[in-house]
Amino acid sequence: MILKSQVEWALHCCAILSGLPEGRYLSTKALAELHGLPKEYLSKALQSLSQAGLVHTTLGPSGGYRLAKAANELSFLDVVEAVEGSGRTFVCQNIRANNPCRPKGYCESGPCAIARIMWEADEAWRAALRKVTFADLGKILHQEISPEIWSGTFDWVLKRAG
Amino acid sequence: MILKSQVEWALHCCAILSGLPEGRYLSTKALAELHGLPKEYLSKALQSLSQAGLVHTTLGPSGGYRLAKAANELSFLDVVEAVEGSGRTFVCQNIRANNPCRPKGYCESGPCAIARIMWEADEAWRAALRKVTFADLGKILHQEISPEIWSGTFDWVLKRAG
DNA sequence: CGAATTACGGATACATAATGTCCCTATTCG
DNA sequence: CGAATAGGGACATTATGTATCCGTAATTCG
Repeated sequence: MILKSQVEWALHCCAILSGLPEGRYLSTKALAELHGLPKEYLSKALQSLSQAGLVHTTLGPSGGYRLAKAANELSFLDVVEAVEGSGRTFVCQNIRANNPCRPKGYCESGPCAIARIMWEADEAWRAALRKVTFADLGKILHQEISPEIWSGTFDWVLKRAG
Repeated sequence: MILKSQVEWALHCCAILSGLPEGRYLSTKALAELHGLPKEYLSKALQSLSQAGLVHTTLGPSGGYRLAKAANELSFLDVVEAVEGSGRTFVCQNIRANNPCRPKGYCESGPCAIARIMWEADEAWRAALRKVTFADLGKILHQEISPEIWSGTFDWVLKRAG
């Protein structure tokens, strides 16, 4: 059970977008170049973000993406679910119903206990991702990235931001 | 990102095995029949449990599986990891290293902040599964399964347990 | 002892999903 | 108008999950 690499890409892209000045946009091409990713395929991940309403887009030259809301209101969970979907990691196929000891037509009282426990773990995972925003990430990155790379990347991005 | 159905199977099988009297064994055939699963394929899941040391096996007629430790010492996480592996759900491909603004040969100070956050969520998921044992599950099931099905299944299993 | 039954592991086939590429369209900027 | 962009559909490739089959060694029972 491994998350798609598009999730990683989307997170890194949002990290960059969260540092973009108000009203500026950054293109797929620039984001792909910055991360060494295939432009066409990265585009699919960005489209997922767009469809989820997490980013705003413009067309034409100088077009691209920006966050649709403030960085402190965009959580990791938002991005992960936009790309990966919001389904559960555990799907209950209700195999208890195959128990030959059951009376025919027996009706379940509710979801399987095993599934409920697995879903609680899923929810713990979601809760952990929900509480971290891209404002939080920005602070962490600002602390641990060397100042030259930080400002160098910032300039690189600004030069390409429409 | 969805867990293998083998995880569900293994959990249900351990639930049954945890109700087995001391020293008795239950075969793949019986477990498959009880859950309506393909015997040959379920066998792979049970082998994973065996390799992880979670169950004990015997060969020959009247052979099969039993738990290798007490139900209150076997956690959901044990079973999930035995089948699904203990790797993280988020794999960091370190795409930050592709940043063209970096000096050549630049050496990372540590794992990517994004990866660390994702791994913390993974750990929250694991922690939730680690704290639930099959003794806990047994109590829950005993409360919510109708007495006829409970004892009917118990008899069915005992009749086939070697 | 011999036959039946079992766990175990390897080989193989198939379906589904992830990954990646290509091309066309509508829109927007200069 | 021409260039650059997001968006989306079609397709190829690869990896993974699902499932089946068969051979081997060990064990039980008659």
